[in-house]
Amino acid sequence: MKNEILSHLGRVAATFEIPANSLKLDYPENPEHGDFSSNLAMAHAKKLGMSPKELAEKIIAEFTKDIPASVESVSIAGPGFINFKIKNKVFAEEIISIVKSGAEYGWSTGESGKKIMVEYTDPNPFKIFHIGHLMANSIGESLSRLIQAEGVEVVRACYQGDVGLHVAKTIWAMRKEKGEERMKEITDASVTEKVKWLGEMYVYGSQFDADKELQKEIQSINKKIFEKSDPEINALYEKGRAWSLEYFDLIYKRLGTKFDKFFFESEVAGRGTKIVKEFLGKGVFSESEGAVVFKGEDHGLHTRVFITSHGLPTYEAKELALNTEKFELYPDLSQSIIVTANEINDYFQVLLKTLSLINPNVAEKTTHISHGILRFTSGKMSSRKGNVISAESLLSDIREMVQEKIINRGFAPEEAEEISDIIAIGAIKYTILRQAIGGDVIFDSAASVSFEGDSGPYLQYSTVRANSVLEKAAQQGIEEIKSKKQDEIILPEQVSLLEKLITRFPDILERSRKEYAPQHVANYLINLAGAFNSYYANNTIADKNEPLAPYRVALTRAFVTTMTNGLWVLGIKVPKKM
RNA sequence: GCGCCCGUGGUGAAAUGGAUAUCACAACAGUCUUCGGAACUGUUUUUGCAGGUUCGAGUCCUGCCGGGCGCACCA
Repeated sequence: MKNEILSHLGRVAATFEIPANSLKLDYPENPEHGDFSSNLAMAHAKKLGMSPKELAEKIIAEFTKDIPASVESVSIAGPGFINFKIKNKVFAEEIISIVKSGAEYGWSTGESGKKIMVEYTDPNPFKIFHIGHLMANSIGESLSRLIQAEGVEVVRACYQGDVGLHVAKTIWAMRKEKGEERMKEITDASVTEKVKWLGEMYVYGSQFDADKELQKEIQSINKKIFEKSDPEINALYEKGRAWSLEYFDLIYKRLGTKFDKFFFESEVAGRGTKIVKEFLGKGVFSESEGAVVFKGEDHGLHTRVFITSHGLPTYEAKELALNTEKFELYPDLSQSIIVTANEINDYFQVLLKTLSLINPNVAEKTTHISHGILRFTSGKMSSRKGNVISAESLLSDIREMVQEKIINRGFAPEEAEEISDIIAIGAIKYTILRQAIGGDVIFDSAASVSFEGDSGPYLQYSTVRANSVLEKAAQQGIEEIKSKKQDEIILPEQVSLLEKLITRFPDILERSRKEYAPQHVANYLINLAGAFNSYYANNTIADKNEPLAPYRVALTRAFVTTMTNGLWVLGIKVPKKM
């Protein structure tokens, strides 16, 4: 219906010499203003030498000469808005067709054939998988799904720092914390324990930055790791790396991410060094105090080191190779998106600048999206201020709270486990995705436990309840509308906000995708759930004596489909019961 | 010091240059022996300051105030 109005309005606009491609329809916030509104009269009045109202009246006169079938009325309001009201019947029919089209509702094929890579999460072996990684994962996964919803093939990539100073520090500490005995113990422990120990070793090895002698030692270990020249170090390295990767796999599975491609720093380090050296000769880089640097000041940026005075490549150099390789491995990528924390924004600008000088094609297709950090206001997480909080500890804290909440619901222990995991992850992901990417997220554990209103569990609950209503309807033998012919279905005279919101879903997805903004979906789902709960409170759905029951059941079905698909975009599952 | 980002009810957030700034929490007042109350219906309280651009500014521009991040061998 939106497109129908838009194209008709386009023809009308053309008679006033207004280009049709500048037109758009908005959803008015106040429902009294109709179902769609256009600001074109206000935007073009001046050029045409008319007042906005005058132009609006002329447009409406022209528009109503041959009014589209779905439009009930067109009116002028406020400073010159043109408001369109759609016939109730059109919304009701749309609901029926959503139910008939089934589970794909909202998905588009508009961009099919394209391929886009999204790199996100990027944890480092030997270091803790912390809540920052959790945040990057939630955001990257949601962006990936938004892109998939437009028919694009997504290559999910994860880039893991398996070499570099942090590894050297950890290995130095592993040898100090001597070893053999401890290694033996830890080898028999669970992978979670192993990784925890690695994390502790990293922290231990990181506290001596001021000690020049020790730093030399660590640098030499760093060099040996790169060269693979010391068997003892190699053995420790291989073990630690394998433990970390095994652990990360567990977390990805739990969070619902399946990566298609893992990149490792160790694989791109050599190539990165080569690239920098090559372009040092070509004047992109210069030498300074024994290091190879890029003088960013010439481009309004700052100077960064690409190869250290020890001859080792920094993150910057490795990234040059990484981004080049992405397009070699997947030559048909139309875009490469990288999700990272915003603390490296300035750094990334330097990187993209150098990339544009080295490989403009790749640079042009590379998009950097950054997010803020998770902060805690209250509850027990705040007492750990100053320490890095692991994703696992946050997850298990929230899960515990959920479990307390559902303890009296009579679930079998295994069932309770599964349900509380789904809810806990839903609560966390929703908190991250409900606001614009880029800003810090204030995680209020108390609020997330209350599970009211603006929360993931509220969305899950609304869906579960609607599902349960559908079950009840089936028991009563209320016929599912799918099999019915169009003219056998009794439609309501009036439709509610629920119908109107459901039909907006594809539009919301499109906007979210365009703006890389999952929060539009999150916000929309909250409104949608509210509309359903309100409808539910005012209408009996599963009542076999009610002539409208088949329609109401269909509406509930459409709600569940929209909700489930919307939550999927956020990476949130819907439990069967909760 | 320089650069980038951000200041929206008591709290946490939303808003494509559009209409009376939206939502949730909190507070207060109600509904209801329900199709699963983790619900529904109300009330109260907001765009840091000063200019500017625009028919129209939370949104764009300038200055100020306040906060975060980054500025050479970590990632």
